[in-house]
Amino acid sequence: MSSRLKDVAALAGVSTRTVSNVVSGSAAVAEETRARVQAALDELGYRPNVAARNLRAGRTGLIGLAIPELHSPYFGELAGLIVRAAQQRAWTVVIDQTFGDPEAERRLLDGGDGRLVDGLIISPWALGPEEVTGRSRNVPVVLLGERRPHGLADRVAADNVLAAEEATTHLLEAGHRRIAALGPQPHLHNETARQRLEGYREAFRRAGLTPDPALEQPVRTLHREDGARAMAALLDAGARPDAVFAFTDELALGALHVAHERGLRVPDDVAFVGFDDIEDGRYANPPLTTVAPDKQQIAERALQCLADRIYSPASAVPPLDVVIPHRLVVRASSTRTS
Amino acid sequence: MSSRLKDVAALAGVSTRTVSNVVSGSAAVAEETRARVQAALDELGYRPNVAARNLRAGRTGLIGLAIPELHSPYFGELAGLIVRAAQQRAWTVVIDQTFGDPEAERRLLDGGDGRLVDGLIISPWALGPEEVTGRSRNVPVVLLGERRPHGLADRVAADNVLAAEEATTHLLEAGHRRIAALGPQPHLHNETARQRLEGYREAFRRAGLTPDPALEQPVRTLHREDGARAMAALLDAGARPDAVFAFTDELALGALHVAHERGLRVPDDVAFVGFDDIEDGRYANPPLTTVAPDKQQIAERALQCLADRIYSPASAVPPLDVVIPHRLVVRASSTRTS
DNA sequence: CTCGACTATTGCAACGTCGCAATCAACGTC
DNA sequence: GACGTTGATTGCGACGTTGCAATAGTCGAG
Repeated sequence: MSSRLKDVAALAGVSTRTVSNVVSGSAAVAEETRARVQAALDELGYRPNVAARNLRAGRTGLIGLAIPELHSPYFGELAGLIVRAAQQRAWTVVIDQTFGDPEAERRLLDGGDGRLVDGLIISPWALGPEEVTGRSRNVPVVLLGERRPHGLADRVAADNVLAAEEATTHLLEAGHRRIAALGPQPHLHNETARQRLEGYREAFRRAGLTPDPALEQPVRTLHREDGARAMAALLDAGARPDAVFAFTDELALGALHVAHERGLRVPDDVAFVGFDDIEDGRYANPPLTTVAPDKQQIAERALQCLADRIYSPASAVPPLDVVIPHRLVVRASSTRTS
Repeated sequence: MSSRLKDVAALAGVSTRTVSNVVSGSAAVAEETRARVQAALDELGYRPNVAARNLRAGRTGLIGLAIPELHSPYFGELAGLIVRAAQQRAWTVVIDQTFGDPEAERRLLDGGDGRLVDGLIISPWALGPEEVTGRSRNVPVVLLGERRPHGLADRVAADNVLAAEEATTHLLEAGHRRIAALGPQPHLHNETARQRLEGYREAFRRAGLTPDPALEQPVRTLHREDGARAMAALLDAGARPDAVFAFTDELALGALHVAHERGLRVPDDVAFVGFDDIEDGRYANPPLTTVAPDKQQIAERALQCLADRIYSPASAVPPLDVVIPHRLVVRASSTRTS
């Protein structure tokens, strides 16, 4: 079915070792021999057997990407960038979805399938920092979006507190005072949501104001559906927000949808700011103001960390804490038209 | 660093073969021995080496998923479903993005990395059917969205012609006559777009009408951006559509955006129908009418095909042509509010 | 008490590749 | 013409696992 070095060697009348040399180009091979071997390679359509190579080399050339879910736009976009960046480093990406299941996250951090991957990029949701970093691991790990600089693994994330503060300040400066914070997840160990809430409160504090706790609206998931639910709950409770800072664009879009349904004008009755800068937000009606973390850089820096850990000898280098730049992209959902 | 069967065997005082038996559960092992071995396994935190297993078994447990891009919602959602369905079959998915590059598609079909994957699911864009099927391959291949029942590989797709016809008929029945067809890609071998155009024309034919060729608006890519561009081009050219059938939801959302910008009321001035039923469409303002292929079934059937090819002995079974059901989901973008 | 049948365990070999060290041939130099 | 040097090629072994066949040990039936 498929040809091995042995078959090519037999056809070319040389040893397997010589064929291997031709394939890898590692040792000197006479021009005449090389040509003969190459012809045999082509004729048999030889492809090196990855499993055998991996066994020999102790590396697989695969890296794992563990994210909560692929279908949400933010993770979809991020995964796309990571796969592309990995390709440039001759790595192949295997994707795992954890769906925020703590068991799944644990399993992957513990080494999962046993040296299937040379490294792991994981965006933890359900596991608290202590548990994430407490696990001993066989492969280098890079954490996406985890909070505190801790002792055991590289971390790549935006400054969520600062970014959330900027987003909220933007709304405060536009004169909004009853700004809803849509997205806390007190039931999960979701550090990201916690930080964004912190930034929201910090913005009020700096402005010498105090946010109304009734305007903090928790959500179960980060999907549009829950954004819509949360917005409806806010309005039904008579909270009367004049602006909404949603912790993700998806939540914002769900909430925006409800605002439309209820006949509220955006941004005149309610202004909206989201977080993530997903493609949909750009084409929403009106386009969504959002905090844009540099996803391209997240992908590149995460892979850089992994490469350093995999290829450099001792792990003498202490874990890195890479802060990714972000910027506030102001669009029509938060700037009064009149 | 990492323990092997040999280490466990030494610790438990048995042969490597017995440890292997305990791990795989394939042969009978005395209870007392099993317990001792299990203790050793736990103590050393043994993980089987995948590369060695693969080499021995001739299988990798990996399947490849080759799609144009991960960041577009349709492929993101589909990839998520495929990854999840694969997980249930104990397969791991490696993802490749082709970005519609014919070279990349050729490389993958040719066997790519050499037996890295046990099977390949590919959604071809740039390659015409003849080239896709003409390539001899080492691994089973399932094509997503390719057109004609052909000789060489399984195929899983919706009936695009019929679906497009239904979508168009829906608009015709609502009284629209100047229905734009937004999405032909004459410059690519994109069979999908071709079929949807065919369905569009067929609907008119059945209604005894003739569509205005000026309302067929080609696009370069299938992203929102090009949907917006195409809509602007239509309006600027004075084509005056009273409805738009966009070949994908992304195109529809881009076009919808432009309609809003130009002050057109949706659906009263222009109605919209898309294709794919991506999550965004559900929360667009107004929500987008769309053709919903059963993505869950696409994922499952594709994996089923692959499983059959991989596990069944001879490939005596002729290539399957699996048609996936779809339904028209009518939302506010195509139903007059007054 | 012996023999056969069965269970538990083991050693050997091989999957395909590549690092290492050894071999072999060719050529120039003294 | 013998010798050292360089370059080309090769055989051996090991990476960690598991199928196969063989061995050692156990028990019940006749």
